[in-house]
Amino acid sequence: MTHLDALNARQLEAALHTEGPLLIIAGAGAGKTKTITSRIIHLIVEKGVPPRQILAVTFTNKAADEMRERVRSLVPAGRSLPLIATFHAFGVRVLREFHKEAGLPRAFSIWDRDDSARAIKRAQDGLDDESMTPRQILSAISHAKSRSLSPEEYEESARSARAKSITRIWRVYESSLASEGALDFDDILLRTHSLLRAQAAVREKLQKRFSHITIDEYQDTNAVQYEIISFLSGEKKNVCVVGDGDQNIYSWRGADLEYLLDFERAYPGTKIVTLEQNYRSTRTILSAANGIIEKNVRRKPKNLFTENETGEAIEMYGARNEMDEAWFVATTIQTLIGSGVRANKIAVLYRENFQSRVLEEALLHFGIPYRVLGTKFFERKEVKDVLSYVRAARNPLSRLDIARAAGAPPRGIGKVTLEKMFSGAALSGAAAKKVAHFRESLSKISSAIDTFPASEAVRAAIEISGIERMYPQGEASPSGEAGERLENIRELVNLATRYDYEQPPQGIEKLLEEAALQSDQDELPAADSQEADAVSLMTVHASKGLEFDAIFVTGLEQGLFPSLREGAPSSDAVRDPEEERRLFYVALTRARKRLFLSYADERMRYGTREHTIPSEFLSDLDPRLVRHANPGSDYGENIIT
DNA sequence: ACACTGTGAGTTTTT
DNA sequence: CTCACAGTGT
Repeated sequence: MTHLDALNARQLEAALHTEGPLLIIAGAGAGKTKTITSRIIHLIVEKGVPPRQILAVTFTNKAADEMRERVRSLVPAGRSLPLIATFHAFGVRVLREFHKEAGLPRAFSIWDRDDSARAIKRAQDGLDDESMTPRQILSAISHAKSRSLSPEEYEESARSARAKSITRIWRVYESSLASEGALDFDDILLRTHSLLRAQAAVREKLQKRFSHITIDEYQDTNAVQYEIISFLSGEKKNVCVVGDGDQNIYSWRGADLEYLLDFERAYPGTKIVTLEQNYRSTRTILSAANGIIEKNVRRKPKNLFTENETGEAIEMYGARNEMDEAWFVATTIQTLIGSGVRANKIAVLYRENFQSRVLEEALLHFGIPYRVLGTKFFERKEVKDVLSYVRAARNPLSRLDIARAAGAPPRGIGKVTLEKMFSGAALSGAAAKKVAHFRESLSKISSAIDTFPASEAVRAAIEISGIERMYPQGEASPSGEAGERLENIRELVNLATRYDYEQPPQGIEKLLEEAALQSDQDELPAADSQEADAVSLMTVHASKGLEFDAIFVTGLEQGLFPSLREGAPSSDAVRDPEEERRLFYVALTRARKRLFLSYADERMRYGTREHTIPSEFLSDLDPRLVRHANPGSDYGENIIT
């Protein structure tokens, strides 16, 4: 029973409840992941549940990776492993397996936000409406889809002129998806949902396959996901959900807290376990966090406590500008490292990605190793270019990929020729020749995919496409932008080797799936020992579920954090005014021992200096917990103008 | 067909 | 400031 030894009474109670619905309300740092992994191990080891019958669903890849790692280390050698995946990855697997029943092509493509935005723009082209950006339209559509609305239902429910034109574009967008054999992120869930609803045979098969289901971060569940779970759980209702209402920070993505609050109603006989002891943070940090979240009205009161020591005061630094702030962060980190704190136990958090830039400059200046999470490897142009060849070869319906591939590198196939190509119109002699050559390239790549291991196939795509010609190397060694792009292309081959063990087409399938669904790069590049011990920079959203000894929360200014985005009349999503506060709460509760908060009086934005006002959150902190870093002494010297 | 060049526009947060 | 894009010139 070693896997249960380390649990407290409540955690144990949760881990031992193995049959019937279970709701675990787990405060920040209360050992949520530990509890559910122990429970999974318990199911396997003590209850004799075959690992393959266990499904654990998470919302982010990071969470899935972490849970998989923990489970792997505890499952007795030789046993298979449970299926641990994000909702989207799970959906893709189901849809690939049952593509026929789902009415999808074997090798359907997945469009990321960028692909979708392009398609929206194309859809918008013929229509008059220029008042909305593709992004705005896309987010309206996405929000509607996450509520499981059809275009008709959406138009009916919104009834505005704006909704009307969105619907019109939406219909065109849907027909592009269909004709290109593609799904967007929302479709992955929607199609899984409708497959389960419409096909009893598939539904029953999956219910049988997965006897026990666990959902992590349940507070982030949206309508479609909720229904997928209830289809999967069937009669047995062996569903274990874990969540914390105070950490719901994805309502803009359609996540609805109601599903957490209503779980016991939806699943009668639910056992509820509340985990309130925090093992992560010092008393000081936890008091501050509790004080912040208590200001929210719409929440279930929770009494999160800790037996940890009081620890150090929270340090606050009011900077003159964003460079001064970055300097403060860098010098403080240097001091921390000097006093023995490992760099990889330190994280710098911010509300918006653009803030990382100055921070990077300062860290670089001090020679502090760092890594930025959220640099999306698979969204880089050169990587997408290579993959567009692979995807076009796999899915010949994909105009988007074909168009992209045709232009990288330029080969004399432009807009007009592409149109003719797609419509089957006659081509002039010269154009016909170019097109024939291009088609031949794709079919060579296609057969490489079918015969060689994944990395060989990718290498073939790179060679046949001649994509490297776009980034000519100077006399000097790989440096500058072209060199970096070539390195990324090489890195892609490297990544593909991880799937070389698969039978030929499947390795590529998996690579494409990863490319479509894996957004952060966090685990991708082989972390050599140097890189491994680095300070992490990331958005607060990206930090959810992680913990560090020392946390810096930067840019605490009105309009930035909390973000200003007043219930924009043009937006469909109803904004929850308490969400920013929850986000701040998430930021604070990442810290184990030290917490540093900072703001700048002036910040560069849109290329101009702007005066700012300290965040309202700061005045909500109990002053007894805070110590102000003296602007006159250590850091005041470092102001750059 | 495409490279170049000014213009204008825009930044949440993630699968 | 930076980036995508429309429009111009080759």
